[in-house]
Amino acid sequence: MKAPVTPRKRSPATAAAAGVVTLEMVARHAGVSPSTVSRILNGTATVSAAKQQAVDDAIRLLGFRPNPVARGLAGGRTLSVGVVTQTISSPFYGEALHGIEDRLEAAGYIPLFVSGHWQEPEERKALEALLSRRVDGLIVLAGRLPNEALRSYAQEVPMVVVGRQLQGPKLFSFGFDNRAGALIATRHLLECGHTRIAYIAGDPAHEDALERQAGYREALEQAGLAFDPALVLPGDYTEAGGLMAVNRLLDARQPFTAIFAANDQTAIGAALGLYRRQVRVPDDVSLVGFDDLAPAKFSIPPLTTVRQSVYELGAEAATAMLALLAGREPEVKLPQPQLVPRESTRRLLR
Amino acid sequence: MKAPVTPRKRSPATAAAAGVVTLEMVARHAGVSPSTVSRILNGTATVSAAKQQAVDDAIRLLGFRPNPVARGLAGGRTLSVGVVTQTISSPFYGEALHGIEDRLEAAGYIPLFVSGHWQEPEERKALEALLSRRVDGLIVLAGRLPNEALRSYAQEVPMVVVGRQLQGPKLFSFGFDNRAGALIATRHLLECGHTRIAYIAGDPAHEDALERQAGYREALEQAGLAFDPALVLPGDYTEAGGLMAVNRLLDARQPFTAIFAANDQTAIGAALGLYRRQVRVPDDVSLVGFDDLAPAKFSIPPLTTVRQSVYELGAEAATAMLALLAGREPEVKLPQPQLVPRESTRRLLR
DNA sequence: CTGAAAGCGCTTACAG
DNA sequence: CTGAAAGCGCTTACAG
Repeated sequence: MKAPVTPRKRSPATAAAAGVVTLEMVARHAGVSPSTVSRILNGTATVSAAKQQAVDDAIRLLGFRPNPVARGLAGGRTLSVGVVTQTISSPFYGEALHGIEDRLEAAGYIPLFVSGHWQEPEERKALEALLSRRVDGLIVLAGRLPNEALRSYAQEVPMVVVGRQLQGPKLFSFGFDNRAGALIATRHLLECGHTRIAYIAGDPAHEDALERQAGYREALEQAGLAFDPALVLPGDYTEAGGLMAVNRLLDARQPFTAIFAANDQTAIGAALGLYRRQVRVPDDVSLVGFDDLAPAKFSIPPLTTVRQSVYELGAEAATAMLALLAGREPEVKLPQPQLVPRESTRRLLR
Repeated sequence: MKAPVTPRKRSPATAAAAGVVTLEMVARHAGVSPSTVSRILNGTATVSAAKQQAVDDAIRLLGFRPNPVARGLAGGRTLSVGVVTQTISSPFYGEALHGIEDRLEAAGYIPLFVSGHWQEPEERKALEALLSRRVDGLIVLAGRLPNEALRSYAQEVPMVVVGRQLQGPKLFSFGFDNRAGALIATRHLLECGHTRIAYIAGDPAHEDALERQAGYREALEQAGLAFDPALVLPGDYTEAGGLMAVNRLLDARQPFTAIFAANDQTAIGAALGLYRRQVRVPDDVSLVGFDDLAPAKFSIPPLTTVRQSVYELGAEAATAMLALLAGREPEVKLPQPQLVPRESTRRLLR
């Protein structure tokens, strides 16, 4: 025979102790069962107007905020989505995260940002950490993890991948039309009369870097110009890379009148390199970037570039995630890349 | 008499169903009770070597990862700390967040970033959202919330505030020595022989903006120079603000040979303004910024500025939070601001 | 040193 | 339409 056990309240961490209002208190106050309150909260059932009212009042009166942690445990949802980014502090990712945050928050979800720093092991750790937090979904921005790895994670949780090509049941991917953007940039230079157009590449580990290069080449060939490997310099999407590439180009004594850089950061580094060697932009050489991030507008001279709304990219990724979560098919409509003519390019006079 | 109830397993969201390993499975596998596993996990009790071993093995074998959501509910901790930032996408905050993330992650905590966008209501919403997520602590980066509001939130949860002066039981605050930094910057200009030094201010809503201005003024006065309000232009910490300030300054026909801008972004905007008006940096005017964020190094010309390790700032904020969480007194040692001489300043020749 | 049991604040099949 | 009850995966007073 069991002795009757006196129930005990734990002192620490108890919601009531911390002055927090629980769903149970709301129920008592409204004279209904907790189940009913829960249903009203989740819109899970239609409830008589009277109870609806009573519960609404109680919620307002007590200032009840449902505890997402408990919801997560009980319902298997956490209303959080994990975001694997590469560096929070780069302007590119910063804007994307901003878009993700805005859109997710509007839907009551909270993003958990974790950086992978372009290291496969770190990305893996990040994903694991996020999964152990029981995120409802995962947004992956580029990165170095093999597609296979992503695909297998996608079996555990809905996933949207930005900047790669992946298909699957609860797996959605999309990205900018990098080829189109590069076409536009290169054509702009061609239309200005340039024919010796150098290209400073992005990090070849990124798909988008390859696509941009393909667009550059395509534009050249469409214009009947031979693709000249001597005019293609390696880069890594950083300013330092752009600077170094320009030095190399100048040292090689290859004639050129324009440079298309794989991203704005590269272009800005290139501009500094040119400045140091006394070559003037745009008088001596025209320069085009890619992305149109904040710094482009205030570089000297202001940089002609291709606008990609990175903010929109993030926002659309979040929207796609929300669709997946709701069991719908995501639809993404990203604005087409656009040329933003500023002062770093000009018509070739010679 | 109650009828015996057959227990039922819910199909969805059940850990076991999702192939997830639970603590209970570990316990069974190791032949001990769940309590013991929990204690081992938390280092809460000393356990016999044999059981310790058995549990360790089981954890490894099954690949057990404790569920933070359940831990949060049961133990009142979530191993997460909320971070209220202003804009994730600014270079300043981006670096700070990076520092926070690195340090927190190393301690097993995850940061939840929410932006306030410099709007008091949004900041309040952000804080509420974070609290309802039961974060273990709160890091607040600047913002517009009144000190009183912060202080009252600090009663619910440990808090560290960056860039303000606040004291309290579980409340710690610290920030850069902005006055010292501004002193250094201004002195550098003075040492170069400049006496007509303009100052483009930061957003006056920020304490640090005021401190920087005070440092500027102090340096002037220490040098026996009169503070001239005509040389102080309003700004807002953005490039656009810097550009506008320079235009105003030039239009006012106030003679000046140097500019100290309240932050790098302002300086970069100012540089563009000068470039547009054909005034050369540093030949005609010397220019100094503040912060030494990434763009400063590649601006044209590379910007002389004051180095503040924003990354360190974030990392130290996280460390302080960790101390608070462990019941220790935080100690913060931020590196002193340092002048980073580059190419935007030079000795006055005239 | 260790286990059984209650509890964290919700959600949701069951059973009216 | 609505309630009682079980369960989510842990932690932690209690009681040896």
